[in-house]
Amino acid sequence: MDDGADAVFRALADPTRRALLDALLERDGQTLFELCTRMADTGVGSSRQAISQHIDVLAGAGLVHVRREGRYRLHDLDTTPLHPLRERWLRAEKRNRP
Amino acid sequence: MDDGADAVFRALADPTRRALLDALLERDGQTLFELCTRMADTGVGSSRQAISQHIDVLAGAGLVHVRREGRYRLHDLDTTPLHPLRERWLRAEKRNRP
DNA sequence: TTGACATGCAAGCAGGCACTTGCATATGGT
DNA sequence: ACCATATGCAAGTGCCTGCTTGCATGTCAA
Repeated sequence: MDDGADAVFRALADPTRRALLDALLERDGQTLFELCTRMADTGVGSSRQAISQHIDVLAGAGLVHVRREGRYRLHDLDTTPLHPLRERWLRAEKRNRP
Repeated sequence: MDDGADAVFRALADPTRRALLDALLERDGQTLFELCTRMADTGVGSSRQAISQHIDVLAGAGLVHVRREGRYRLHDLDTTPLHPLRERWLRAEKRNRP
């Protein structure tokens, strides 16, 4: 009943991780340092390792995909794990309507 | 930027709390014992106090409203805190379209 | 090659969170 | 009044999680 959804919900539970999703929503292919500086700018400051670990959690939930390019690690947002959750907890009256 | 949304996301992070929302989605006005037995039936077994504390978290996030009736405590589901979150993290290309 | 840049890995620490334990309160039926 | 039911409250415990620390690896430019 709670397959990968648990990882997604736990990933969304942290404000730093949500800020990372916000940052990646604006532009894909950002590098780790890029995300670190952006976090520091928006007030959600954390160390590089902390952010790296947060990204690991997001990647484990399938929300972020990581690809390597040279010495850089680029990150892409993937919101497909969120789609099945958008329609959860909608009242039955409102659900089955054309 | 992260007002009450933080409480909502943290509330959704726990599988027992999500199961409680599922239970309340089927029928409003369930009592605490009713929810406890239902949790035990669906395999998400926890003690009464544990479930009570989970409901406190859900109520703190505004997802559940509590009303008293006699010696019973009745619970109602409120999904309105979820509505602003449903449209979050949608790509900009898909967002502003009539 | 050398050095600077960008990232990886792993152990340790502290706070939070889920859960329990034990007892107190209140409502309703008889 | 009595008792069972239904819930409230608070302190204690163990684990999980976010963060740090320190060092290792890999990549590019000169």
